[in-house]
This record gives sequence, structure tokens and C-alpha cells, in this order.
Amino acid sequence: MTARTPRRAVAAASRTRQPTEVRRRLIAEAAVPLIAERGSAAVGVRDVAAAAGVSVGTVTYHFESVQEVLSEAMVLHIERYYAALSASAARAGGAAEGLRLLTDALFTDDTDRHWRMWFDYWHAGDRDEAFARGQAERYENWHGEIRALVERGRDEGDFHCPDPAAFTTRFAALADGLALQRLRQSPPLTTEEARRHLRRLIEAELEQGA
Amino acid sequence: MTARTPRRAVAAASRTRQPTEVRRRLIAEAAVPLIAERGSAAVGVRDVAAAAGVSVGTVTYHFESVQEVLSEAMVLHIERYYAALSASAARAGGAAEGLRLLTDALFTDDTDRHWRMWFDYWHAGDRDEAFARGQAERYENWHGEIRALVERGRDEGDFHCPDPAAFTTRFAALADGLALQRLRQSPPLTTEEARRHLRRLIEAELEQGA
Amino acid sequence: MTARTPRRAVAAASRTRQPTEVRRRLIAEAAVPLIAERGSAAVGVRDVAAAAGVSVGTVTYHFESVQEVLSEAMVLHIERYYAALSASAARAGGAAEGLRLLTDALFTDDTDRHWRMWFDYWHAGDRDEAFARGQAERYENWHGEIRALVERGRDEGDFHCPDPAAFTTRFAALADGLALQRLRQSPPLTTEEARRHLRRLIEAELEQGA
Amino acid sequence: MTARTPRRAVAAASRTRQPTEVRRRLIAEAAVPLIAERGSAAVGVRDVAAAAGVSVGTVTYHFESVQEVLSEAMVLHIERYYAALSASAARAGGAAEGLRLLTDALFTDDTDRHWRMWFDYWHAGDRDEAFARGQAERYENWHGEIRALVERGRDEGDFHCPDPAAFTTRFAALADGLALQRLRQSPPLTTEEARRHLRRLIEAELEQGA
DNA sequence: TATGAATGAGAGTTCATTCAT
DNA sequence: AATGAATGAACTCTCATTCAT
Repeated sequence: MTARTPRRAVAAASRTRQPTEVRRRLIAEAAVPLIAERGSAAVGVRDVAAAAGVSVGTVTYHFESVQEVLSEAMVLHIERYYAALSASAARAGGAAEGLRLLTDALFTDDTDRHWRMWFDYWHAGDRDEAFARGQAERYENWHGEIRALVERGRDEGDFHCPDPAAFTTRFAALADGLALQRLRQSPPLTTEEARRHLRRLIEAELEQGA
Repeated sequence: MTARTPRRAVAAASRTRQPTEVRRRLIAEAAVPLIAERGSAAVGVRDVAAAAGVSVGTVTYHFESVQEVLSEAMVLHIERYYAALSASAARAGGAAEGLRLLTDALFTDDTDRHWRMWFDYWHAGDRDEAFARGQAERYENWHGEIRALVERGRDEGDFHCPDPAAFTTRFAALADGLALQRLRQSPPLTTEEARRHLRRLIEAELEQGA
Repeated sequence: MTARTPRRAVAAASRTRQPTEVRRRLIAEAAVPLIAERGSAAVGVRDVAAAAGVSVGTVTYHFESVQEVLSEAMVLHIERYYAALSASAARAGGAAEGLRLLTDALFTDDTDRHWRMWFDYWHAGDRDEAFARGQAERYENWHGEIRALVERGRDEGDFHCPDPAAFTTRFAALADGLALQRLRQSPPLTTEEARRHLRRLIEAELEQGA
Repeated sequence: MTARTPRRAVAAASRTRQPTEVRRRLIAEAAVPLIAERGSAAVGVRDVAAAAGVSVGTVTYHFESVQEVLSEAMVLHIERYYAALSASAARAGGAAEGLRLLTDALFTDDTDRHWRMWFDYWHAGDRDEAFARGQAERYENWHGEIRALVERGRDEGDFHCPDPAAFTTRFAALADGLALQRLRQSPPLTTEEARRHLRRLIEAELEQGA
């Protein structure tokens, strides 16, 4: 009969008193799958609270606003994604192989949800300065990662690259653009096609003189 | 008019009776700048009605839903943008020059609002099937435009291109990706830099053998 | 694309200019099935106009208000129903048989829609004085019909009835009440059961002494 | 509070925080007189909220929809009415007297508002399955009450009744039908007349052989 | 620290009525 | 007589935020 069915099941243990930082983290973490599935615009405090197994009040107690929760959750997810990419590259023997592994890791069947969230995050920045700043920062880290590989590759003699920064811009832009197309075109670009386009760029720009 | 939105000034001339198709167009047209400035998520029927100088009822009389108004407005704006690009390319002597003019037209100081709306439209498609379909269609038209130029350039002997479709995918993706970066990075990518990256792709892929 | 698809198909011939009384009748007549199917509360001017094959303006030109259309339509339907009952009774040899035929005609598989509209009409009278007056008038006619049969039956020596008016009240009330139950109870009262209850009343009150 | 509904006076004491079940009850209770006076179709959330001395949000917080509020309010009222009838019957020495007291209690000058709400509730069931189900259930309870009295009366030797279920159907139907007439006819059936008709049924069917 | 009832502005939509054509 | 575009008040429902407990 009640309008909102009380769901207390989730994470009953965490209903106990927690230090702020722990609680914040638990809440943000709980929001990640919600955003990934519905998009940030469709996630409300109530949803987050329910998913985290806490009350609405607890969410607003620990966060200034919903925006803050969403932002934190998205950053959490995105950083984790880039960490995986880095790990993938680090596992390689040389920078050239590293860039190749990273390229492969960018488009897999599991990455669509990442790209969706990434563009969702991008979009949020359109009206929210804080999101935009986070976005810029994330772009910077990501570019740094790529550029480092390119430069190491050049040092190791595998790549020929007069302007690593410019290449990085193109590489990152191409990846973003391919993802956009993949998520909207029909029939969609396959993951393999997307990778091939990136590899084509690498060949054309870094390996031609090698 | 409602107490909340007191202005009625705009488009006073159109207060008169209009055939449905005319009124629909006037309303959609009035919605364009609103969406461009605030993003589609922040535009409501009341805003549109006020901007069009009509009552709320008039908007809902001519449209099924707000979504329909927004979609129509965005399509209006986007198609106009692509028409300008086409015109720009058509003005050229040959296909090679056409592609160069088109590249220049993609990034100017006036195009940021286009890109913003383009990505807004893209994002709307994330939760609305109708938007997504429109998006796919627009991608197709846009790709067709580019590919035609590439093929004509090859026929005219200016371009060397074994796979025009693949190049088109990369060109369009790079343009999208550069726009994403331009709107978020700080300091932002300049229009000239963005163009240069696209020209670099053209050189590397189409003109290398010429 | 248009919000409201223009349906001009229906009764194209009647789209021509018509004298007021003719047009009123055509419109009211068109409203009958709508009310029967959806209930008067769910029928709007637009529906009526569409069903009558005329414009909204035409409906409001000929009627003071929607209420008036609905009322007229309901009266049309209800009077037609009672006319059929009268005809049924008139067809009989004597009053006794007439009352029996009328009883049978009250509950058939086709009469549910009548009862539904009757109670809809009754309900409308709860907030609208005009409806209530129409209702009272209809009750009076209906009672008159029954009473006349009873009195004739008494004169013909078939019935024994010291107070025809009181019997009429009970007979009419029982019919109404049985219909109410039939439309709500589950399992619903069958038409045959409903008739039997009415016949039982007739036996108990009119035929016991005969 | 909203500009449109300035009064906030009622139930000032209940402005305080209440557990859901309590608040739900307070709100439903506040809706009863509104429905009784205007009919359920004319009662909106704003009215209910104002009457309950809470905000609109509070109503929608505790209820799924207005329908739910109205339904709960009507059930509240109707059950209370039947409880009073039962109490009336229970107070009697024997079942025969119980049925007589119940008959008297059905029509008093205070019961018109009940009947109005009962038919309003009935009508609501015409388009809403949930209402219809509630209605069916209420019919069942009410019939059970009557039948029990009849059977007890028979056991006590006061009534002669070969088919208590059938009598119950007729008794309940007659009561409903008399109420319908009473609320519409002019001049209206007096309460005493209505009772007399019911007593006549009892005499004719239950006491004739006694 | 945690709760969840309470809030109220604002959203999209409906629709009887008006009136220029 | 007929049209249908235009109106705007009123509707229900959503939801981030507040705050007494």
C-alpha cells in the first residue's frame, strides 16, 4: 500500500555509522552502475540512496548536491577505466607494443558502457563548470598517457614522430570520434573496425619512416 | 499569459492565425537559440512558447510533445549547418579545393554553437530512440557528402584513395573528436589548430601519392 | 508529423451546410457510441467533432457547451431504449403479458451498455442541475409506463394491486438495483437471474391473489 | 502554500512529522468530506493537500496517485457506514428486530451523503478496475451481513425463507434502487417511504408464512 | 552520523472555450 | 453555417532539498 516500498536489503552492514569519507565512497560507488545504465540525467537521489542502502538524508548529508554525487561516481568509473588502459600498456614489452595494446583495449565489447558514460560526463560539463573542469583534467591525463608512450617509442627507435603532442591530439580525437559513431551509426562500427582505424593512424604517422 | 513568464514581446507579428505547418516552423525556429544557449534539457514548453510569442497551448496544439519540438528545432539547425558546408564545398573549382573549403568551414568562431548542439542532439539520442534514429540519418548524409568529394577528387586525379568509405569514417570521426576537445580542453584547441589536424589527415591519406 | 491527424473521412456528405436542428442531431447522434463505450467523462469536444465528421468549432457553434452535447446524446439513447421497451410491451396481448415482456427486455445481453449509460447519466446529474432535471423527468416517464401496465392489468382482472404507484416504485427500484449489482458483482448476476428476481416481485405482489 | 489555495488553517496541529501510516490516514480522512460534497471527479491533489493542512508534495509522497487517495477515502467512509449499520443490527434482541433496525438505519436524513458517495464510488469503478474490485468486495460484505441476519432469523423461527441468498439480492438491490430514486426524483421519496418499501419486501417474503 | 517525512516550485500535458477567417 | 488555430487555467506527478528527530 505504501507509495515507496522500503528497500533496506542492500548492504545492511553498511547501515551502521561510518566515517564521512567511507560513506561518501560507498554512495558514489553505488551510483556508478545506475549512471552507466540510465544516464546521469535519469538518476536521482532516491535511486542512489536505495542502491547504497541508505536513506535519502544520508546522501544529502554527505554531499552538497546530487550533482556532486554523480560527478564523483563518474570520475570514479572513468579513472578506473583509464587505470585499466594504463595497466594494459604497462604490461607490454616496449612502447610500440604498449600503444598497440592500448588501442585494442579502447574498443572491446565491454567498453561501450564506458564510452556512454564518458560522453554523458562530457555533456554534463556543458552546463556545469565543475564537470567541465573535471573533464579538462581527465583529457589532460589521458593525453599525457598517450604522449608518454609515443615519446618512449620514439626513444626506443620504434616510432618516427616530429610532433608527439599533435599526434596525441589526433589519436585521442579519432578515438572519441569513432566511439561517437559506433554508438549511433547503424549498422554500428564494429570494435575491430574502430581499432583498425586507430592502427591506420599509427601506421601512417608513426611507423611510415621506421 | 502566465504570471511566471511575463514577456510576450517577441514575434508580436506572428500572433495572428497561421496554418499548422507555418506555425510549427515558427515555433521550432524560436526554439533553436534557446537550445543552443541552454541545452535541450533546460528548455521547456513554457520557454518555447514565450520565445515564439505564443501561448503554451499553441505549442502543444501543434506538437505532440516537447520532445517533438526540440527534435524538430535541432534538426532544423543541424541541417542548415550542413547545407552551409555543402554550399561552401560546391563553390569550389574542384573536389580537392572543395574538401579544403569544407574543412575550413567546419571550425570557425561561429561553429562552436553548432558543435554544442550536435553533441546535445547526440546525447538526447542516448535515451530516446527517435533522436538516435535522426542522428544515424544525419551521420549518413554527412558521410555521403564527404565520400562524394573524395571520390570526385580521385576521379579528377587530385586524390589517391584506395578506400573512400574508410577515409570518410576517419575524417568525420576526427572532426567530431577535435570538436569535443575544443569545447572542453583548456586552453582550448584553436580553430586553426583543429583545421590543421584535419588537413594533416587529408595530406597523409589522400595526397601522399599524388 | 502533425500533432492531430486530420480525419475528414466520416460522413463527408454531412460536411455541407445544414440547418441547426439537423446538425445538432447529427452531432448528438455521433456522440452516443462514444459515451456508451468510454463513459461521458472521457468524451471531449474533439472526439465528438471527429466522430461527427465536423470541426470543433462546428460543435461549439451549435451547442452551448460540451455538457449540452453529452446530455442530448444521452437522452437520445435513453429515450430510444425506453421506446423499445414500450414497443415490446405494446406488442403483447394483455397488460400482464406486457409487463412480462417488458421485464424480459430489461435484462438481455445487449442491455448492459444501456444500464451503463443510464448510471453514467445519473452520476452526471450529481453535479449538474440540468442533468438532474432530465433524470427526474425520465424517471417519471418510466414510472408512468409501468404504472399504466399495472393499472391496465388490474382492470383486465389479471393483477391484484391496492397501490400501483408504490408497486411501481419498488419495481423500478429493484430493476435499477439489480442492474447495479450485475455490473459490479463477480460472478455477475446473469440476465436470467435478474429477470427472475423481477418476476418474483410481480408474483408476490400482483399475482398472489389472482 | 500555493497562491491558488490560500487556506492552510485546517488541522494545524498535524503539521508536524508523522509516520507514514498516520499521515496517510490523516490525508484520506481529510479527503472524505471533499468527495462527499463535490464528488470524487472534482477533487484534486491540491484540494486534498489543503484540506489535510499539508503540501501537495506530502500527499504525493505518501500516495502513489490521487486515485489511491480517493479510493482510500471512499473505502474509509463506506466501511464506517456499514460498521454503523452492523452495530445497529447487533444492538437488537433478535435477528428479526436486527433486520428492522438495519432497514431503518439505511435511510435517514444523514444517509444521503453516504448514498451519494456510494454511487460515486460505483461510477468510478466504471473506468478503473481497482475501484471495481473494491466495489465487488464491498457488495459481498454487505450481502453477507444481510444474509446472516436472514438465516439467524430463520433459525430463531421468526422468518420463513426458502432462499436467503436470493432474498438478500433483492433486498440489497431494492435498497440501492430506492436510494437512486430518492436522490433524483422530485418530489423525492421520503426516508420513511423508502423504509416502508423495504419493510414491505420483508413482510412479503419473510414474514408471510410466519 | 543517520533518518525519512515534508516541502513546493516546476515539469509536461489536457481541453473546453473563443474568435478571426 | 462552418472552420480550426489559439488560448491559458488547471491538472497530476517529479524530485532536489530541508530539517526535526
